[in-house]
Amino acid sequence: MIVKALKGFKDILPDEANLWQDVERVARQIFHRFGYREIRVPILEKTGLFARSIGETTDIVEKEMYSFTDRNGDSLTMRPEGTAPVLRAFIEHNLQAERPVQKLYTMGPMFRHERPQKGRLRQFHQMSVEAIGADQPEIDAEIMAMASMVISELGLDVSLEINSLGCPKCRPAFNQALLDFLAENAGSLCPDCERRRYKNPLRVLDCKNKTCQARYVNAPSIQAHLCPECAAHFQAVESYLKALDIRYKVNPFMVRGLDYYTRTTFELLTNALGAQSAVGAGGRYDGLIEQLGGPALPGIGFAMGLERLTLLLAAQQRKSSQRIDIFIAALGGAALERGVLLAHALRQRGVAVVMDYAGRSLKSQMKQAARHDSRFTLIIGENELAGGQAVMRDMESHEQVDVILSEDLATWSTALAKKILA
RNA sequence: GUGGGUGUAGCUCAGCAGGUUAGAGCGUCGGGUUGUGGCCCCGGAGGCCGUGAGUUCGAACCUCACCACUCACCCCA
Repeated sequence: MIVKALKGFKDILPDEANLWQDVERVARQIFHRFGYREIRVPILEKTGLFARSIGETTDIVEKEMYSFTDRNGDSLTMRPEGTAPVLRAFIEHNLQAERPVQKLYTMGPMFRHERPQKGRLRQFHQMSVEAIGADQPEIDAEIMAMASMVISELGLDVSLEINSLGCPKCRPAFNQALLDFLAENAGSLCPDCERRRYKNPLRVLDCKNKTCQARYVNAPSIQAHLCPECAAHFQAVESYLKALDIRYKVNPFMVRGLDYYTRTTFELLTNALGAQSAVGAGGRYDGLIEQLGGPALPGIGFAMGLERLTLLLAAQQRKSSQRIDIFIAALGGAALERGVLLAHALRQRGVAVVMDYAGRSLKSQMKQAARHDSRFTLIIGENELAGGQAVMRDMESHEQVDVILSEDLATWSTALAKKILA
């Protein structure tokens, strides 16, 4: 083996890919129910897009981006998250002119140069959802309802935590209060918090260190500093969540890693993923579109991690396989040739057909049929073929019936396809 | 970027205090059934024992370095 996959980059093998398809299918259906439409955007963007949206001093921008200089000198970056490219596309194509509220989703790979661990990779995949143009609390509740619907229809159980980060009107006062509090407690904080104090004060509230946690019990609460508008908004979101019977917990210590969030933020959490707890997260970003040079429109969105979702499904032994309809087991040259024609005609009519061309024993072919989880096996033997017949075996009931191999291939295959696909 | 753990067959792992031809289960291929899968029985293929150096009469096993994977910190989906 000369070349192996890069660190943090993983192959998704067929068995696992089936599980991914299940997740994607369920998600797409639900997004559709809420009126979200797919948008597909590039993986590569100008570096400035992410620097401006995510925040210059975030870990992502400072040290985790896959950035490089293009041949013409532009600094390009493989997207570390999905919101910025979607908003860029929204602005670039004036999508606000098309309808008052744009509900979009996209899915695909994201890239962050981190040290890999359970549920964390350098190339990972997200389903990312954005609702642009609405600032009503109803849309906040709706988007959380949608996220939890995906989770519950996947048969998973995670908890929803919410918070409000305020707006440019009320956050500065809270920030100041927090800074003052941290200054008073300087010296008794853990080294990490000491560092966060300057870089991202909000983050200290999320510290896992026990002594810090004990100390922060008395820290100023963002909830207490919300301006009347933000407080009202948050209250409305809460009451809708209750009305929709969506269980949640307010976590005043919850902060998000990206700078652009305002007001409502939320996380879908589990404790079944090792150190990783979030399977999905998001929030409101009311100033972001304008900040990126677009119209002054509010927005809210969230992302779910495909690896984390499939990890949770796999943890509960969830399996998914792709079964075929018919395996054609041919015995002998003439049967093989006939089988090729039958298989093609059936496939043209929507039937999933597999056969083996190597002239293996019937036993071996039966095993292959079982491995493909085939519903039927059509056994074409030399004796039957001479009499214009074959044997159709139902792999579950073990019932076998003779079938006539009509010379009229089209009529024959149409009839059989109709029966199989019924 | 910082720590811990682990590297033996395609997969999961044994390998007793260093001793000759390195094992099991699963999978795979073939046979038992001139033409019938998931159970059973028999057999075959498949290993630079992560890489390199060292200690030793002798190393999968001990030492060191490197590499890879993995878990955790940090951060996040």
